[in-house]
Amino acid sequence: MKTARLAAKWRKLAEGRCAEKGARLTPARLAAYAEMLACGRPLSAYELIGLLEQRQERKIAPLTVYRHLDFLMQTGLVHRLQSTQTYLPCDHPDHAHESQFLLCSSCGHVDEVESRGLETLLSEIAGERGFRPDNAVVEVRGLCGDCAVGEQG
Amino acid sequence: MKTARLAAKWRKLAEGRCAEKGARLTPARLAAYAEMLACGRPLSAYELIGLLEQRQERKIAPLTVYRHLDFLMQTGLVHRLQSTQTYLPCDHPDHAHESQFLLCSSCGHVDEVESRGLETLLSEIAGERGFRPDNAVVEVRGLCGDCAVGEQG
DNA sequence: GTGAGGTATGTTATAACATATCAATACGGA
DNA sequence: TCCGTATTGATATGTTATAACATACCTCAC
Repeated sequence: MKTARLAAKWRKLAEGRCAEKGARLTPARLAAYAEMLACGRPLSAYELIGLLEQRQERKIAPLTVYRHLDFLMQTGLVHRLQSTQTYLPCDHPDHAHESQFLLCSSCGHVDEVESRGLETLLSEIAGERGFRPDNAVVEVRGLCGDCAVGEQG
Repeated sequence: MKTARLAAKWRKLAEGRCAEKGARLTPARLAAYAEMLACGRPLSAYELIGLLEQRQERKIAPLTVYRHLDFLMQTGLVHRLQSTQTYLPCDHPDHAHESQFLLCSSCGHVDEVESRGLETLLSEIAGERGFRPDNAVVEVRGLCGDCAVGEQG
């Protein structure tokens, strides 16, 4: 299978994460992951299908890619952005974690953040209302540093 | 037009919000809003279409309802839950605000929260990274107080 | 090495969510 | 009343995600 180049470091990390869980990082899964890393921005599932079809010169069914994405999310290698229905590789695949995201409206860049303080505050807010939190979606839209420069305000 | 009953209080609030912005709360928009309030849980756009069609005994095109939803969101009467692609009436339509949401995985209940502290912390986190936030999606999934009772843990 | 059982993939179809385009109609101010 | 704009309607299509079922492949016990 023709696959995007994937730096050895990332491959090792990915294999490590899968091994931990007894999950198999098959060529097809690896190909999807490599394509996402190579792309460098969040991709919709169908954009990913397009890229993979181009790379491999064959048709790929949506369900196939959705299964790969599910797998990669379960192993913690990929995140889903709920507010844009797109997927992007985790920035810190060396450990399990909850993430928060800063999405630039202008250039599309996404910054992945891990703030324990925020998670704590969310737990407190939930706790006050008798709510037992499981996981939190936190996605902030705005302008990244580069794009904010030169803007008014 | 046959419309779900809408308590006078809510209607007044809705009319007030629209008047502020010079926006017209037409019968069709009011009908959509009333249906959402009557329902008492988040609705998908197509569920809302179904309810309105049943109530009014005629076909309604998706686009029509999406336009109503857009209008109601712009006037601050309705929120969209990004993680479930559903819509629900604002709990505090008397003033403009950002909201955070606690979504119960078990019963589907949604609690709308306004935490200035959380917004401040998010701003700080963004600011540290040179990011200028515009708006934030915060949706916490877990168990509400009622559903947590009797669960293990 | 071979067969059973589980995991992964392929194929086709369809469900669910959302928008484009253009025509018709309603509303409010001059 | 007439005009311009906002709103609604009708039809088609685009985008995102899953269902249902068949096949391939891998592993391990025998």
